[in-house]
Amino acid sequence: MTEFTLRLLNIIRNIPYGKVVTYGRVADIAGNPRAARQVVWVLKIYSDKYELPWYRIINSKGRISLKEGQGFELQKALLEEEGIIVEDDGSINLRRYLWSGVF
DNA sequence: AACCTGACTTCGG
DNA sequence: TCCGAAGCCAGGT
Repeated sequence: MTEFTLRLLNIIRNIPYGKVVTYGRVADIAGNPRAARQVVWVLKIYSDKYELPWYRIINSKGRISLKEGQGFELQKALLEEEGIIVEDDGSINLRRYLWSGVF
């Protein structure tokens, strides 16, 4: 895999418990703010293999992107287990839970 | 090399 | 606030 993809993996692995971050932000930290779709690809391919905290990543609107019946419920539950308040429509208060990317 | 895919993002209307 | 279009990435075929 590419250097960039490797950076994405490391960043994803470091998202703190109880925090969320957007796809675009992850890509941004890795060096390319326009590679949000690559983040999605990485999650699809490596979530299981590397036990990535995939559920801590949401879209730029501050909402869960997965659709009902296709992971939405699971992601919502996992986030709530970490103390994050998730509205019924999947929206999350970014001002409160967004991870800046700074360790 | 062309074309497709995916849990995206931004911009306009 | 809700679409639709266009732009973008790397990998797989």
